[in-house]
Amino acid sequence: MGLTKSEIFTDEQNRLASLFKVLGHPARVAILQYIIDQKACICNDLVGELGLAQATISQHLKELKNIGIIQGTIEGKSVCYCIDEKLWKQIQAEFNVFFNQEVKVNSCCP
Amino acid sequence: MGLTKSEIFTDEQNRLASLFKVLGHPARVAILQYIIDQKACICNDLVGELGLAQATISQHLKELKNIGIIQGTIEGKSVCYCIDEKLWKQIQAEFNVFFNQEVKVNSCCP
DNA sequence: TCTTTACATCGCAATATTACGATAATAATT
DNA sequence: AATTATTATCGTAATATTGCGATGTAAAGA
Repeated sequence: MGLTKSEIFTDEQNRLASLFKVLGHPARVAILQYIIDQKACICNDLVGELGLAQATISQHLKELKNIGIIQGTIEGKSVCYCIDEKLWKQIQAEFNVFFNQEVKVNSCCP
Repeated sequence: MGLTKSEIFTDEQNRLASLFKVLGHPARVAILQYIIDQKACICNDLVGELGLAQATISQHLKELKNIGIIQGTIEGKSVCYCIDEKLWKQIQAEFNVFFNQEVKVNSCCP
């Protein structure tokens, strides 16, 4: 136990959940917000802005990079992170496919 | 450690992350999908449909109820669960406020 | 070359999550 | 009243996540 039983769900369900999951941490929401506000940033900016250690920020950045919502470009000794607009919109679209389903409610629910 | 440092983030960031987090599990995505398809369901339906134990389903239902996206109505010896349309739309709206921010990209990112 | 800066990764401790069996509570059925 | 059906909750084991110090790497600057 403690292990999510991914095998019993569809690829779509697992995919959607994994996207939601990455966004399900306030530090990662804050990082995205900061990158949007500043257009771009480096890891150290975030260490100063949020109150988390460099190793922690780096780990969160990695998870965001994994789903493609941000990208990092090496610039000398630092790495410039910014939003991947295409993925940003695609992920929003995936969420909206889910949320735009027509919800009909049974009589049992007032 | 292992403890999210909520104090250092804004209420909005914590709120948004907590919503994402609840949807960040395939069982909960599957449960919502099933309720939408069937209009309503009882806990036992889900136990049969997904391959998870009754206690596990009940726990997931509780988390979904906590954010208000579903509601449960007692009907004799069972509980009828269905989507709370209002909350469903409100949560989608909250996500879209986040995603509809204008994303501008710096020159460092190709 | 030596130092500094920026970052990623490793290893670990603390905490959280997931899943389930067992049990309790409540309502319907016999 | 006894049984059955449905659900919630408790306790617990297995695993995952979060956060950080320490360490390694690579580029820039002295």
